[in-house]
Order: sequence, then C-alpha cells, then structure tokens
Amino acid sequence: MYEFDPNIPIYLQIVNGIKREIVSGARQPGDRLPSVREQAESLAVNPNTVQRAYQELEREGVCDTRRGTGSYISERDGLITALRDEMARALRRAYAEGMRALGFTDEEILSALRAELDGGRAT
Amino acid sequence: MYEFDPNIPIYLQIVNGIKREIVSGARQPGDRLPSVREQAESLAVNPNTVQRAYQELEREGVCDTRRGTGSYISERDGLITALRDEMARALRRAYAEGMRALGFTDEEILSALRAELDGGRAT
Amino acid sequence: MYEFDPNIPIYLQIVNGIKREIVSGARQPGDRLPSVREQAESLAVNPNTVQRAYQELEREGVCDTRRGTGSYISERDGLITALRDEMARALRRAYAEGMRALGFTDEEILSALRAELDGGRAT
Amino acid sequence: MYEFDPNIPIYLQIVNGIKREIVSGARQPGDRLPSVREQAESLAVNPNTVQRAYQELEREGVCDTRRGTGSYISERDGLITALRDEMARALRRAYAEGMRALGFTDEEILSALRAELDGGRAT
DNA sequence: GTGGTCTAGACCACG
DNA sequence: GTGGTCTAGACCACG
Repeated sequence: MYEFDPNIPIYLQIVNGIKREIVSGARQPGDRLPSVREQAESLAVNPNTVQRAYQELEREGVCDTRRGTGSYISERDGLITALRDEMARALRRAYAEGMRALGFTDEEILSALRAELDGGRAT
Repeated sequence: MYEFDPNIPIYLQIVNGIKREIVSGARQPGDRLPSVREQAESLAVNPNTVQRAYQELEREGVCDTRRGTGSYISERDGLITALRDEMARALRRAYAEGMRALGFTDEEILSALRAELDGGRAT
Repeated sequence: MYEFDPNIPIYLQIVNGIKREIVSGARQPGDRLPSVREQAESLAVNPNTVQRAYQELEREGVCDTRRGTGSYISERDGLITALRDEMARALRRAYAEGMRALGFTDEEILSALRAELDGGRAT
Repeated sequence: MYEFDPNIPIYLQIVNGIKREIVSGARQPGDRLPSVREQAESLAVNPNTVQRAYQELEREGVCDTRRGTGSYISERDGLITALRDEMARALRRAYAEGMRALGFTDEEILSALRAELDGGRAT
C-alpha cells in the first residue's frame, strides 16, 4: 500500500506518482487512468482528493478528462520527454544544492552518491 | 529573502534551514538563535511559526530553550555529525530512489549529477 | 461543428439551438426533427442527451413526439412569435441589466452595441 | 438575498458577481474580500463553494490570497479596465450574436434595446 | 480567526 | 458507471 508523507498534500503526491508512472513507462500516452472512484479505493483516500489530483494533471496538460468517460494520458508530442527532464532536473538540483548548502564539496557529493548506488544494501 | 514552498509547512522549512546552518558551520553549538521575534521579522513570518520551529528543534535535541534567555544550539557530542549524516542521507536517497523510479540507470543517475555539478552556471 | 459551453447543461444548449432555428426559419412548424440518433451523431453527443433535449422541448410545447414516428415542431398558433419574443427579451435584458450592473450608462450601453454591430468584422 | 441560476455552477456565479462589484466600484483594488466563512454565510452556500470561487479569482489574477489573512482584490495596473472591457464585450456579443441568430436585423437589435432601456416599466 | 486540505457522501449531467 | 458540483464538517498551519 501507498504511504503518504503527511507534510505534503496528498493530491500532489498522487500527481507526482502518476507522472512517475508515465515517465517509467508503467502508463502510456492514451491510457485511461483508473476512474476517480477506483483510484480512491486503491489508494485508500477520498474520491475528492483523487479528483483534485486529476484536475491538476489536466491543468498541466498531462491528462485529458472527458466527462462520463474518464481521464486519459495526453498524447501530445514530447510529453514523456518533458516530464522526464523536468522531474529529473528537480531531483538532481535538490540533491546538488542541498548538499552544497550543507558544505559538501562536489567530489563528496559525487562519491556519496556512488556509495548509495552501489550499496543499496548499506541502507 | 527566503522563499517558502507553499506546499510544505513553513515551520518545517525553518527547522531544516537552521539544521543546514548548523551543519555548514554558519551556526555553532552554544550559539544563541535569534529571538522568536527577530527571526520572525527577518523571515517575514508570524512569531508563532518561528516558535513552533524552535519547539521542534528542541524536541529533536538540536536546541535548548531557556526561559527568558533564548534558544541555544545544543552542545551535545556528535550533534553536527549526526545532523550532517542524516540530512545528507535523506538528500542522497531522495535523488537515487527518485531517479530509479523514473527508470534511469545508475550510470545515468551519476552522469546527470556530474553535468549538474559542472554546469552550476548553466541553470 | 457545435461547440458546447462546459458550464451549461448540454441538453439545454441543444434546446436553445433548436428554438433559434425555429425562430430564424431554419426549421418550420410541422417539420420533423432529426431522429435522436442522427442528431446525436451530428452533434457528437450521447443519444440520451438529445433525448432529454427533445423531452424538454415537448414539455414546453415546442415539439410533439409521436412514438415510432419522431418529433415534430408544433403547429400551434403563435409558436414562432412567442419563442421569438421570449428569446429576444431574455437576450436584451441580459445585456441591459448586465451592463447596468457594471455601472454603464444607458447611452454607453447603446453606443457600445452600435460599435459592435457596425464592426462585426473587427472581432 | 442572492438567487443562483441552478444551471450554472454557483462558484462561477460568485466569481462573476465579485467581478461585477469590482467593475462597478462597489469593491476596490486592495480591498479585502469577506472571509470564506462570512461570504458563505451571507450567500447561504457552503464555505467550500466560496473557496472555489476565490481560487478561481486568484487563478485569473483578480485576487491575491494570503493564508491566515484573507483574499484581497489585486492592485495590478489596468485590472478594472481589463475586467470591464472583457465583461462588457461578452455581454454585447451575446446580445448581438444571439439576436442575429434569431434573424433580427441590426436595426431591430438596436431599437429593441432602446425600448428596453427606456421602458424599465414595460417589463 | 483565516485559509488549505481532506473526508464522507449526495445529486446531477452525461456516456 | 463516470466525472462535476455541492454540502457538511473535521483538522491543521498560520496570523
């Protein structure tokens, strides 16, 4: 089951989860998203919260909602690339800037990451 | 001036900012934090919000609050190291896991970071 | 193709469209309306929506529906005049009252309309 | 008391009502709107409906919402003029185009309006 | 006290 | 069955 961070609006966590699924290929352009009610049940949240997430996805041009039919992942050109770049860039900058703000050198920032990637074992 | 992310409680953003300052050496064990009012003014937030941040720092053992005197950064052993490790680890994992969830390979995760660190100039 | 305002029930927009066609003479008393299915196809809406529009037209005495035969524009006396007056009056009042509520003077309300009518070319 | 048209979302009717009040001068740039709760009570609608209206006003740049403080009418340049033009134009076009679609001539469209403006008495 | 988010659930237009 | 709107009301961060 999904775990939500209590300090971030759930609807935004749903938005980001769906974007991630699109980028990773788990969902594809043209695919229909689960109905508001299904999604709400599977995430154990209120339908209104899912609806708000879907509205946000529509506002950002990631999905199209057709009344009575459901929400569909947009088939516009470059959607996946745009999402991937935007999300990767945000992650990368959060890491780089966060580490620099802590006083780490670029070399330390890289080597810490290398260790993390190698040793998924070493939590 | 500070910019706060509207989607994360401000008091938590203040907590993290102070932790960062401790790790980077901008604030040192034994230092007195700005008074609630000063801090509130310089961050342009409500004093209650700062107070809540200071309470959280105290709860986590990062600061000690002495009535009528102010809040002081704890002088307990290993504070800085613990904070640094905890924060670096969180940043690192957010990046590594976030990128993997997007479907990037470890090699891509590393090389994207390298490019980011090199080209800090290029936004 | 028709564009529907998403903030007004589609069946009402269909009702008004047919009334307009009757007033303008595009449809005449005694004429058979397109079948529910034809109309639905040509408007790209669901047959149930068209049916609801036809029911509303019947309820208002604008059409008669005969099972297995179709819907026909009523031949009762004064239909066209009544529709025309009712619709023109609603349009006129919406304009006059709307403009007055915005603080325009009667003279401004008239002159703005004159400019609109003259410059239909200039959007 | 306000009457809402059941065929148009209430939150949009609230949005338009506030825009009208701004254009007519009943509300001025910098003014604080009633709180969500006050407004909800005075309009006899649910606070969520008012909140949605305020969010829409914010999205359109008509208001600024400051958490814990309230919503304020934007002081950006040209707001009133822009709103007035936009609303007047929409009203004008609805009338002109609606009448033309009914088959009225421009002269009839004008004279009907003149009669309406003169004779508030003749409903 | 104020707005932001969320839950719970109703009713409706539409497919 | 599906999304859109709305009500009723809770809880929280913030002022």
